[in-house]
Amino acid sequence: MTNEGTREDGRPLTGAALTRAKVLDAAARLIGTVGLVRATTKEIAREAGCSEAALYKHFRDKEDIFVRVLRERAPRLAAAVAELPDRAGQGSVREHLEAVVVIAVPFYRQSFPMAGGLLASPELLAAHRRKLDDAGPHHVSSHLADYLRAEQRLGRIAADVDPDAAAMLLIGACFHRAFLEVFYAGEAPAEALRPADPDEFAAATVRALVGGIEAPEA
Amino acid sequence: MTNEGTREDGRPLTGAALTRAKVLDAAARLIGTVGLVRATTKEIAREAGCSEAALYKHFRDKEDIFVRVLRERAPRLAAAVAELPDRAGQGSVREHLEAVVVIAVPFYRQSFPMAGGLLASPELLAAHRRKLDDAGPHHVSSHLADYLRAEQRLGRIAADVDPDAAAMLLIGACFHRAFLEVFYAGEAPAEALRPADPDEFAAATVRALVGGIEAPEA
DNA sequence: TCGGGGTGGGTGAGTGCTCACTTCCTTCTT
DNA sequence: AAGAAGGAAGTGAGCACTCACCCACCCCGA
Repeated sequence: MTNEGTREDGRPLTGAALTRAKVLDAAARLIGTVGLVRATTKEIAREAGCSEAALYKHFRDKEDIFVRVLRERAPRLAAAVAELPDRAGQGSVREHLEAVVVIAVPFYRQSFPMAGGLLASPELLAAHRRKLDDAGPHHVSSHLADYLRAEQRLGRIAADVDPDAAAMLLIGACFHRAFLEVFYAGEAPAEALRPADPDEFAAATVRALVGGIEAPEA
Repeated sequence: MTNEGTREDGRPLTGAALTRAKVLDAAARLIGTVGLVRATTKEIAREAGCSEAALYKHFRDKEDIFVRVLRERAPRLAAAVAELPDRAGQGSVREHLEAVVVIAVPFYRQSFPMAGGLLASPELLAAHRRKLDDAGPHHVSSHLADYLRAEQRLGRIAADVDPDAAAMLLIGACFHRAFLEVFYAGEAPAEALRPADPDEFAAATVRALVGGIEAPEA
């Protein structure tokens, strides 16, 4: 996740780019540990090893820092799901859905502390929403629904299912699972996160979605 | 939701009990409109028609106010779901599940702004978690899983489904739906909340869960 | 080869503001 | 009369953000 000090190609960052990266890493780290409300400009500067004033050489304001963290440090869930429709017909449906779960849960887990801050403040929320353009949170389930529709055309899933509803079930489960993981932050009662293993959770969730719960006709 | 000015039995509140109720109603209203971060002591007092100082005659601190709001003003989702296992075998499974969706979505919608504030601050979260005892958020899906297990014993749902996973799918969908409603706060693109009608959403979601998505064997 | 001005990245020390909460006094109610 | 309920006017702390200034480095004419 952190790429402090090195570029994608491995060359070390220098000067401005380096401190910019340090600030983003520091902010991301603080949000994950002490939370958004304690991620103050003073703390970010301390963690990044620079002065508060330096933050403002690289970012317009504090909100700008958080927006960049979200955009440049978050796993690209929406992009990953958007690619799925092209893969319809290849591999197995279960496989693809499990892959979605495995990516989605950590993504939401990381996003919750920041999104939480937005939910507590409608004006911040509205400002952020405008900048999101076509990356809004509903695109995850709607891209997944597109994928399900594609598989449906290929006859690999039942013709009478509602792709939107099915997508909502799966994404919702990931979303809620991530919430529980954040909420119980390592102090979860054993029964709260079942199964505990991420891969098993993915498998069990997809199995339940695929199979449905209806009793077989007698 | 608001019970400003009257008791459950209809007798008017007076004196201390009245202002106490006014404060709770004011806080709940503000959280829903301007959000948690703008729900300051000053604003709560203004909205309640009293002074800031008066707040502290009735509540230990600001957090105490929010805890009371959560406890005394929120729909009792956990309680409603906990009663479900006793109804196993009566009515139809679909009916019960749709009822859960219809209660759960508004409950989560109302809780998000407050929960959001908690997610942004691990220490507040930990404090709140301790006070929750046996009302933690995972109890909703685990009670629902208990209900599904009961129906399973009665043969009204398939024997091979994982009740925990199925419960997580349904509750997760409600949770995510509520999040989207809060996130888009009336400015949702049409495709974000589909179907728009709550009852149709409940029906579609339950149908998808019950039926599964597997293609019938050729 | 040198000097010097421009520039980008950096800082220490504030600024004004808002917040939760308190003090102290007055006014009701019984 | 006395205690509970309420209010005006603070208080100190913490916040995002700014200001005036510094210094290392680079380019460039002489």
